[in-house]
Amino acid sequence: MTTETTKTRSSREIILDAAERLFAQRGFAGVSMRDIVAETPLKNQASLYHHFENKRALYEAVLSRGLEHITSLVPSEPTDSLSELEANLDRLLDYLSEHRHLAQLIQRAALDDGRYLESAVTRLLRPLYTQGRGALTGVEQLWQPEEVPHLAAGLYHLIFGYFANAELLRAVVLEDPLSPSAVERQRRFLKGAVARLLGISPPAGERSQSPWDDHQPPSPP
Amino acid sequence: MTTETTKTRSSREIILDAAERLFAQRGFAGVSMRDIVAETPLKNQASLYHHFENKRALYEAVLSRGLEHITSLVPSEPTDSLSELEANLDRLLDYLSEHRHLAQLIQRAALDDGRYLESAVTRLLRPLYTQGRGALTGVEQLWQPEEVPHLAAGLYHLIFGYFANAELLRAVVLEDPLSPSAVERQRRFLKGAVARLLGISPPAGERSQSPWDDHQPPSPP
Amino acid sequence: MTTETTKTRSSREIILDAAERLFAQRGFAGVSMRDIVAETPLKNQASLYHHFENKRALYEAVLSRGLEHITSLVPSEPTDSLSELEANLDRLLDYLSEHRHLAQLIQRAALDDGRYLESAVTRLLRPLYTQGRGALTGVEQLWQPEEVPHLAAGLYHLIFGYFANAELLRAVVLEDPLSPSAVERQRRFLKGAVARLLGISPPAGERSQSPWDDHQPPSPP
Amino acid sequence: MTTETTKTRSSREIILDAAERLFAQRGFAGVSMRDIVAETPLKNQASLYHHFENKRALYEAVLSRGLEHITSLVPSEPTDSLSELEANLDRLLDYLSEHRHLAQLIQRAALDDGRYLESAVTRLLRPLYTQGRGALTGVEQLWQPEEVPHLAAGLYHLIFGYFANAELLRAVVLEDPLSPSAVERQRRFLKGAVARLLGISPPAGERSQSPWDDHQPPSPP
DNA sequence: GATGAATGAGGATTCATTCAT
DNA sequence: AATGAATGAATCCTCATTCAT
Repeated sequence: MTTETTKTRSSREIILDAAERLFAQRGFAGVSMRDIVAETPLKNQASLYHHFENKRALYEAVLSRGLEHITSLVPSEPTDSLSELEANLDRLLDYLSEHRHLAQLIQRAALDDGRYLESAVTRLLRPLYTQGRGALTGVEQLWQPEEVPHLAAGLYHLIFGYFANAELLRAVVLEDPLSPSAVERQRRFLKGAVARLLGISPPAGERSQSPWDDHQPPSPP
Repeated sequence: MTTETTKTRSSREIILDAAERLFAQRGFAGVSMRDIVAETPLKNQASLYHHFENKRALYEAVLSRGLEHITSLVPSEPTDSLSELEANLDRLLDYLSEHRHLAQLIQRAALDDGRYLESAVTRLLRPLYTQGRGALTGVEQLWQPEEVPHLAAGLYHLIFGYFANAELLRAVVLEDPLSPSAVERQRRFLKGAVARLLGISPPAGERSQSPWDDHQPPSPP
Repeated sequence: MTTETTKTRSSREIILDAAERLFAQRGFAGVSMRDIVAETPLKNQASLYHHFENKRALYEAVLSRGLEHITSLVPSEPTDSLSELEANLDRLLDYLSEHRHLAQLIQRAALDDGRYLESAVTRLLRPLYTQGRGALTGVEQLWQPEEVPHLAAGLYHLIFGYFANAELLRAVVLEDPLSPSAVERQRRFLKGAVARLLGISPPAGERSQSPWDDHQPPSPP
Repeated sequence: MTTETTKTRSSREIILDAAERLFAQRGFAGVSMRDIVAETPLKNQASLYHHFENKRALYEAVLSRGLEHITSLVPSEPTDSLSELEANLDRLLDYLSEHRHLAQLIQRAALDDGRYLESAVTRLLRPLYTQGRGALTGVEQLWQPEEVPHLAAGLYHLIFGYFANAELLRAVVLEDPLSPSAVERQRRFLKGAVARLLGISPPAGERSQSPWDDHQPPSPP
């Protein structure tokens, strides 16, 4: 009789955890059911099929669990105050740096869309997009109305791209982009960039001592 | 000895073409040698091994052929004039919208790095990054020095993300992001965004009649 | 403690019913325990093992239940009067057309004999054969003694083949061989054929208005 | 450069031979691809897939090869002379006793029809039925027209049932039904039975010295 | 009795690769 | 340069069965 909040995760959750990590690292086609079981106390691939009908169902379960939280972090109302915008960004970055492979997982799913996923990613990402669009209502004086979707996509790529491509950045820039200090730098950069793109850029000279510098990143798990 | 401009493509090139398309759409692990042969006049998988030692060698050949041109399009010198910057962007966008799966291919390679690729992407993308960094020499009055790599990465994501995630955008926004008009809008958005991020933003009111509106997109093949 | 006549069938009987149908349709190897559970109110394959030790035991239970009644319908004494012969045939045909998959089940068991079944079918069918032989005592003036076993086998194939191959006949002749009228025709044909083979053939001209035409087929359940 | 008529059978034929034997003995569901390879000089199941697209395609190839010859042995014209009828029966029995598992194979296919086979058996057996019907044109003075299909089916069961159920008969009657002498007895019985059913029965007293007794069975392979 | 979970063995099929022609 | 055939290893998934609850 262990409660769900204890350390005892159900088999289903253990599988989802392992699968999330692997799918994020290698993609749907790059992960075998055997690989997943191997990262699990289970002894046999057959056991997986007790919890998920097939590989794809498992993948989609991983995906929706991962996107669920993300969706709740994206504001659906327009953000006009600088501080509110920054708070939103902070929450998103905290989450993404805590769940390292999530951005990769989403990026892979996006690339695979129409192949394995058809509906899944679309169904899950569309609300996220809708919310994001809602948050951009006030920008029409800066961008033409028909450019706003491009702006939304651009913000998405700015924010998620950093985490999705962390591996690549590490290899190219030769520094760990997920180290606390690197994430903190990215946070500062992102706030500046978003503010500029939304037309609420702070005075340049104050950037380094601005209040968001003292944001406390969550302790890594 | 057929030149590149001849209509007669060599077997090697035909294979590379098919493989590029497939790898971009499904990723390394998602494509089988059989799939590739099937998109080719060749009748047998064995024939592939006449031209490429193995699957991975074929993949890397696809990758380096694709990245070759891209690298030559990225400026290695700092760009301070607005018009020069725009010319650079124009060339890049032209190329990416003409070679639709290239951005996907690169994004997939980036995600797979350290798995199948180890050296390949890194080796190929590092010069691209170095060049990009070089072009950003003048921005230190706008961004802290240690933020410049983040800016470089951000620009990369802004530019490539749109094409890499075209499938996703189509599914979410319900319009073809690769249609000539959409690409033109993205071009305008991108110029504005880049200018803003690099601190050479044009007066907002003039954007719609600014000179880059009359840019002629290349005729599709 | 439910009697056989109660509407409430025990779990064991429900399982046997489902298994009989499935084994008849697909054969022993073509049916999985999962398939059987799926045709049952039970929710889990484990439940099957409460009633039957294993798949084979279940199969044999199905088989002996099915053959039990058949055995009781085959006369063990020689039949010389035409009317008695016809009554025997009528009873057998009634039963076989009421229990549609029984003949298939037996035919499959016969083919599988020596494979999964070794003893089962043999043990169950041998008495049936012995009884049948007994009923053929008088035919030695028509057939050589050593031909009588062939005659017994032939009668068996004539009678059971029609029902065992009903699916095939439907596909080939394009009419339902189990429809009441088709069964009635088969009944007439069979009586004629058996009578001819046993040397008690009725005068040809009278066949259509002979007494067995008014036989009432049992109402379907 | 071996000709097709030499002992060197092609891989495809070797596979077909092994598969025919196994499918006849155990049925489609009871045979695994591994079983088939094991009866073959091939070392790997993968090799099977070079010659047949999948298990079912292999099964259907076995089936059509087997039914091809049979079809050519069934007369399509009405047979009125006794000797012609007997010649037909002789040819059919010779073939069936030479190709022992063929009747089993067909019987199994008939039972499975509508399951794995849908079209296959039907497509292959329908012409056989049509031919058989054609051979029965003259019997309308003995049987009602609507009984003729039943007669056709009955003859089929009489002839094929003996070989299809040889295993069962052996177990029940305790003698090998495929021994030359047993086949000879069955031949005699069958001629008598068919003649009786078609109304061309020979005088009873002469049966044992009638000309068909000196038929020479083919030497077993 | 019933059931959810687990599991070793085996199911069909595909993989990348090799080799003789 | 091309291809048909072959193959060991791996793919996803299903099998019959067991056990704790």
